[in-house]
Amino acid sequence: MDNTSGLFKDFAGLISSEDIKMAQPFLKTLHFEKDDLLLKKGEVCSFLYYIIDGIALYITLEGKKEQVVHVSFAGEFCLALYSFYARLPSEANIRALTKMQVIGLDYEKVQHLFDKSKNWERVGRLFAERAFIDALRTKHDIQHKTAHYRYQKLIEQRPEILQLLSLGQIASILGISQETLSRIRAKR
Amino acid sequence: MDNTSGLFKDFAGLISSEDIKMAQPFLKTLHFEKDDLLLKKGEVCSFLYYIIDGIALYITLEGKKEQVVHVSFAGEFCLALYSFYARLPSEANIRALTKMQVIGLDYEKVQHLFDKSKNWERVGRLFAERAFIDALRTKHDIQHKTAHYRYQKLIEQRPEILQLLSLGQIASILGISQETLSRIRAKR
DNA sequence: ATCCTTTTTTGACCTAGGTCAAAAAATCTG
DNA sequence: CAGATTTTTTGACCTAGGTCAAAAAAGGAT
Repeated sequence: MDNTSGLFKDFAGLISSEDIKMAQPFLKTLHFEKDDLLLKKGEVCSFLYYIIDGIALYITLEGKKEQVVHVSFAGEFCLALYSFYARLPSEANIRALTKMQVIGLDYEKVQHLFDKSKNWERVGRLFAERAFIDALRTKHDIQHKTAHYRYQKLIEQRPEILQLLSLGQIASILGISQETLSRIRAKR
Repeated sequence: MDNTSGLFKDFAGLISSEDIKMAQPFLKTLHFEKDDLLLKKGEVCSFLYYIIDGIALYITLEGKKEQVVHVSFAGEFCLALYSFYARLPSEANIRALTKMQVIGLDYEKVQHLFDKSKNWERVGRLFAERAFIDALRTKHDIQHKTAHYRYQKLIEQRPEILQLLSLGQIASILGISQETLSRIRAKR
């Protein structure tokens, strides 16, 4: 499972030039084309990407249907957190929605940075805390708010998503069917 | 919001006797009686409790109805994570379900430990990571599994809860109404 | 035991949102 | 532009689970 809403840009202040220097030799710049898979379902996620440019979708299969669980934008991290930490096969694909440029860092290197640098460890903590808070909020909304409300909230908070994803993809982010979203849209 | 499923006991190996020594002067042992409020809705959560003995409920009000969002047992942390980190008023009460004994540590001291000790920082990271993974899994089940399935899973994974909470409280953990839970129980 | 209070169950009914299939729009391709 | 393909909308119908209210059970007290 994934949810990489904690943004790296927010953590920039915590990282010294020394921390950057320490990480530098590990960083690899990578490119992906639209529809490339950054991670295949069943594989253990052994990298963490920081998105320089482009958009990634975290996609699961529920029955026959693809569900977009999360969208990651430039300035955000992109990884299958559960798989990454538990070292277990990912239940989702991560797929490029657009051409992408990312900085990749693999599992061992991340652990190395955590071991050697208190600041990186802290970034890791803050990232996880934010992701957690975000996941709880989403869970709460799904349980206690209507689909209509969630759609309005998405419009306000992540309007980019409306432009970029298909109806079905947006619906799955809201946790509803495509038809229901179409009906919500129909009425004003 | 809260979800303190990451257990401290799991982190014990990470903490040296020196870390313990560092924390010692900050720790306060506290006692609560059944139904005491450890945190009131509207207050900023400025402590973290580690539960030595007893059980705490994290409770929100949806309309008129109390919803149990999370249950914390002995060996687990207990705090309103969102309020604690964001320094914003909690949307929930935390209430003692039983007589409790806890070790309390307040916000500034926690930050102090994070600042001074890499190991404590790491415990904080792992705690948040686990809580996040857990929250995502719960969210997934609410979205894609039936109430019946979630009930079976609760029986398997947290049977204590069945013994300790009322029907309505269990129902709210499962994200369903009390009547629905009663009906699920009725059939086998 | 008996009365009182709380909790759980049952019944009748309702609704948000799902499913399936077809129509309509939009997009692509030569 | 015509035709083919994909995406979105609409319609008809269904279902899991909600709500409200009353009945039944289970727990206290005295």
